[in-house]
Amino acid sequence: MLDAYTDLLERRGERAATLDAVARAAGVSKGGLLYHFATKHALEAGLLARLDTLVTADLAAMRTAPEGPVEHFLRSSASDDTPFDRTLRAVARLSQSSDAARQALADVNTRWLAQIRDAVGDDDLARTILLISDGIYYGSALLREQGDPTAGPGAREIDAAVRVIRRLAGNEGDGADGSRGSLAARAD
Amino acid sequence: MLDAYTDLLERRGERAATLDAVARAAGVSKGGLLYHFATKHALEAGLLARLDTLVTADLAAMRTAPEGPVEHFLRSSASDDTPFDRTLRAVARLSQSSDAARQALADVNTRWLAQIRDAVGDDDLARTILLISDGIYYGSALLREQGDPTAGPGAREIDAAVRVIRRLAGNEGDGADGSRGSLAARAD
DNA sequence: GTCTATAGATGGATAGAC
DNA sequence: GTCTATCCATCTATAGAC
Repeated sequence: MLDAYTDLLERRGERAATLDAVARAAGVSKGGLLYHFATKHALEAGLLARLDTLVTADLAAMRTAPEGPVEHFLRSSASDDTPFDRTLRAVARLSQSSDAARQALADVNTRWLAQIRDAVGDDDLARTILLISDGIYYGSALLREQGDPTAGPGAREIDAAVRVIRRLAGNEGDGADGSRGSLAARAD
Repeated sequence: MLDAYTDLLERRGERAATLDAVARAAGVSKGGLLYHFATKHALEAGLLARLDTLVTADLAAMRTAPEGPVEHFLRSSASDDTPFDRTLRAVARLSQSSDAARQALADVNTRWLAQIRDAVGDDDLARTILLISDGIYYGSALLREQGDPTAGPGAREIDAAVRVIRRLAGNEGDGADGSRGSLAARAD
C-alpha cells in the first residue's frame, strides 16, 4: 500500500494520491486501506518512517561506494529505480503541503551534508555538491513526466557536473595527478 | 486574481489553491473570479502566460547585471521578492500535476542554459551552473515554510557556490588574476 | 461585472456485514 | 482483515438575480 501511495505521488502528484486511488492501485478497497492506515495522515506518516529507514541505508552505501562517496552521491541523485529515490521523490511532492514532509527532507539534507563534508573536507565544496545534487534531484523529480523519463536532467548534466567537480578536486593541492583529488578521497 | 493564485500556490501548495480560496484572497466571490477565468484551467493558463512575459524580462536583466550574468543568475535563484521568482515557484508547484506547467518550466530552463552558455563559453560549466541554480531554487521553493524564510538554501549556500565557481573560472586559462575569470566575462 | 444559490462529482472517513 | 454502503464536507462549474 505504501508502494502504491509512493507510485501515485511520484507519477501523478499529491492531488491524485487520494485514498480511493491508492486503494485501487494497491488492489484493495478503501475500507481495506483504512484498516491499516486509519487516516490519510497515518498513511503519510508511514511513508516518512520508511524514508528514515532508507536514508540510513543510503548513507552507509555512500561510505563504501567504489567510485567514492561524492560521485556515487551525484550519480544516485537521478536514479529512478531504487526504493530510496522513489520514496524521496514522493516525499518531495508531499512537502508542498505538509510540514512534516518538509522537515523530513530537511533532515535528509542535513545528514547528507555532514557525510559529504566529511568526505571532501571542504565546507564550501560540500554545500555546492549538495546544491548540484538538489538540482539534479528536484529537476528529475519535478520535470519527469509520466511517460517521458528523458525530461529533466539526465546523464548529460550529471557527467558535466562530475567533470567540473573533478577539475576542482584535482586543483586542490593535496591530491596530485588531477584525475582524482579529494573527489575520490576515502573511497579506498 | 493571478497574484492571489500565485500567493496561494507558493505558500500553501496546489491543493490549497482552490477557486474558493483564490476568490477569497483576491477579495471577490467565486462567481466574480469565474467571470474573468471561466475554468480553473484558464486560471492556470493565465499564470503560464505571465511567466513567459517575466522570463523574457529576466533574461534581459541578466545580460546587463553589473556583477556579471552568472553571479546575478545564482543570487537571484533564491530571491523571494520579485514577481518573476514568485511566479516561477508557483508554476513549479503546479508542475506536479500539469503537463503544461512542466513544459513551461522546461522552456525557462532551456532559455537560461542558452544564455549562461553564451556567457561562460563552456557547456559543462553552464550545465553545472544551471544545476546549482536549480538546487538553490527548488530548495528554496520547496523547503521554504510559510513563516520560516530561513529554511532551505540561503546566503550561506549561495556564497559557497559562488566561491567554488570563482575558483574554477580563475583556473580556466583565458582569465589571469584568478579573482574574476570567465565568471564575469561579458559583464562589462 | 459581481453577486448568491445550487447542481453534480469527488474527497476523507465511519458503520457494519462477512 | 477486507468488503460494501453511506455520511458529510468540499471542489468545480452553472444559473440567474442585481
